[in-house]
Amino acid sequence: MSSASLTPRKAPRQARAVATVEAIAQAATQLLRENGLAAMTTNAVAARAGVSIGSLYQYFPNRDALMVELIRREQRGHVERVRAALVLCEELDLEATVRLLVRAAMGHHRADALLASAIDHEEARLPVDAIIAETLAEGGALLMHLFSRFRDEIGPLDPARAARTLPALVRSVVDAWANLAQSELEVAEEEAVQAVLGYLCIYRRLAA
Amino acid sequence: MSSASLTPRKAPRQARAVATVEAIAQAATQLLRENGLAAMTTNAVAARAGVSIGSLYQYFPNRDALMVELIRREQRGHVERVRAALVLCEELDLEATVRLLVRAAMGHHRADALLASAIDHEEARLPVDAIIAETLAEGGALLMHLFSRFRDEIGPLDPARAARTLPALVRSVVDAWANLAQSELEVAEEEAVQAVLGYLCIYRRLAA
Amino acid sequence: MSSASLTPRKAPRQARAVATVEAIAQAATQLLRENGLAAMTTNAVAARAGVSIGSLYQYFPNRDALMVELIRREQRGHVERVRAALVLCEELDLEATVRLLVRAAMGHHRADALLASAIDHEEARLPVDAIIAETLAEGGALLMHLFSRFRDEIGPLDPARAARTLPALVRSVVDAWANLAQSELEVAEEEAVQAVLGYLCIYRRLAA
Amino acid sequence: MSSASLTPRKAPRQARAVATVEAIAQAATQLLRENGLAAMTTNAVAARAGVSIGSLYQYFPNRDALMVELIRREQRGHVERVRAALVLCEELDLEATVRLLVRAAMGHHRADALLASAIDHEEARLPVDAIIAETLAEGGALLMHLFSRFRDEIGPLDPARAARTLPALVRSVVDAWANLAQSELEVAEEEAVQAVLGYLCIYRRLAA
DNA sequence: TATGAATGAGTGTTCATTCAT
DNA sequence: CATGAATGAACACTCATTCAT
Repeated sequence: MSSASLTPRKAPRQARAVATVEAIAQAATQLLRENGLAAMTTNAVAARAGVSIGSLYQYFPNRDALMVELIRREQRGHVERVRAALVLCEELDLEATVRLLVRAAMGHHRADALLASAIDHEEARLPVDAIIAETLAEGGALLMHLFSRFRDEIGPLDPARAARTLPALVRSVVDAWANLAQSELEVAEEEAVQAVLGYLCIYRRLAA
Repeated sequence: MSSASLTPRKAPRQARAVATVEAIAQAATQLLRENGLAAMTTNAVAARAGVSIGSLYQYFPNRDALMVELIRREQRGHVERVRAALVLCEELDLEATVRLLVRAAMGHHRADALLASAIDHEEARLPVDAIIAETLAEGGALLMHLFSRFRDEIGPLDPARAARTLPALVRSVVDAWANLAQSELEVAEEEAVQAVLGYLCIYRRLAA
Repeated sequence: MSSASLTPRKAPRQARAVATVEAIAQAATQLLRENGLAAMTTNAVAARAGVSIGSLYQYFPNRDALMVELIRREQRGHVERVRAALVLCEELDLEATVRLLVRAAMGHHRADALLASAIDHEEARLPVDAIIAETLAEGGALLMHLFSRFRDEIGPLDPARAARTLPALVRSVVDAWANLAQSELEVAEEEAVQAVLGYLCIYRRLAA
Repeated sequence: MSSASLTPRKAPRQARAVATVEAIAQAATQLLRENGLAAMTTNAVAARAGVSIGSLYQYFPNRDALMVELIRREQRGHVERVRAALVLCEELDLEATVRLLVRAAMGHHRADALLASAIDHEEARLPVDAIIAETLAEGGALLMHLFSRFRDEIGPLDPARAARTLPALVRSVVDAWANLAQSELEVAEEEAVQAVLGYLCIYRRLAA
């Protein structure tokens, strides 16, 4: 439909340029979080970032290209957060590990419902399959490593499938229980953990 | 923020007025499905519905009010679809029942990723808590009735929790596998069924 | 410019029709008083009057025709108010008479700044010269009668001129001191009386 | 009611920006003068000014803000015109001075009835008390200086009152006689001069 | 006659994008 | 390279007016 490129117009070479791109991405994320898609106008982003609108267009050929960059960063953030969590739980058992991963996801999504659903909608609209595929590949690798530790407890799983299903599962449960009072967050965590453990079929093996 | 009402401006009294409101809602849904939030402009909706823009504003005081009506219809649709499916599977066992419910959800969501995420984002932005609460209550009642049939096979569940968690769970898995080739739809169905059955702890009882 | 007639579409013959026209004029005046020109939409007038928009257009061919009717009523009201006041002050001396007339004008204009300026602006825009000429003629006759009572105290005046100048003079002073606290209304009255008496040259004769 | 700011959105920094703002204000005044409030649409203003509608909104956050700017200019214009006239009549006697001031006001108002009543109506609707107060203060100072020259001829006056009453008085008389044929303009001038001199009580002193 | 659903040109306003400086 | 003034298509929404019922 639109023939305009969605890739950044040029890679920032100088340090100052890197900082500019960083400021733009940060500003866009803030605006998205605070007031949703409608608030992320290119002029507002430039103003919040402290750069001129002209500069923004130096680095991003159009609004969608900026959006794609945000999606890229969000995806990378997901992977890194999981990678970090996995380091922390190398000694833990399966349930504790799952609980820790769920808690990490919750900490990120709670009160960010607007940002999350905004990015979701733009993911559905923009051609970002390649970016998501990359995330899935990296996530799959991480999960494969994790599953190998618990291969005796969980059912027979296809890591490629699980890498796609599990994050969605966690996110949806967290979202569904999102804007709750602090006192009920434990319920959300419990539900998510139960869903994940259930999906992992830990009881099926026991039953066999 | 905005003090404008989000309730319909007036109820259609004459028959042709009912048809007008219906056409508007249909047109809005179509546009959302085809090109996302940005395509659902009030003028485009009126044009697609074959009515004048003035007529749209006779019944909806603003764009958000129309959006709220779409959310209301979507929620009601979810409930009715589940209610219908439950009638069809009164004789089936648990796994078959779950599979049928999942299939119903898939039929609706496949290729509707844009519509779904659009409505999601607007739900996060608009004050529709009351509408969602009503859906949860009705859905909870339906599930409670369903669970009673399988009380010997599933783990101990809080129906109020399950009414919130289960639909989110199905939807997210379906969404995550949404824009796939026909050949892989079976995978999506398999994943969703496994997630639901896992959440329902059917294997835990076997293990006991 | 616009060739549409500004005269009422038809004289109301039945009693019910008279009541309808009356209700419409009342409603329009209320809306003008409350929120100015922008609030006097034909639909709002019909709703406030409790008649359908179709009925409004039965009696007034367009919005300007309604506006002209309001101007006509306002002008007639001015004349009648002066006529009534003159009856009350047949025994009073000049200054007391002027004060009474000023007070009548003030009672009418205070807190009606929006209505007054709205009608003013429409008078400037619409072809209502004939209506205003009629008012001036009637007002001139009244003043001539009044002046004859005080012919020994006031300077040589052309009643035709005075009929145009004096009302404007009173109104402007009242307007200029309009939205004042109750405590300062006396000041406004004093200023208006002084202006009128000054214009009437009562001191010139004394000086002669 | 409306919380939107009525102050200019940003001060023009570059020279061409100053020209843009000036062109917008000029165009708005022209349209008001020619066809009244209804003609002063933002799009018409931009077109007449020869700038894009976007440029108008760079400098004025909304239509009312532009209107406020026009009121500000009108008020400032009144003051400056009086100030200029006062310089010209430093040698003249009281009646000649008044006549000159009245003539200045007439030159401005004649054939501008639409502009004047439009601004009047908007002054009644918009929160411009501060602007008007400033005008009154400056005008009062000018009058005080003028009165001191004629303190022996005029009655005892409160300059603060006179600063409010006198301009209103002149304006209303001029307005009342506004759309007259050239031949009758002398009448209007005569009436206004008589009203002002009368208000100033010049004959009262003679009578004492 | 009275009704009110329907109309659509026209309003105020926004915002992605360009380009002269 | 950076700036920010300028652009104008497109948006949400209004309202005088018509006309089938």
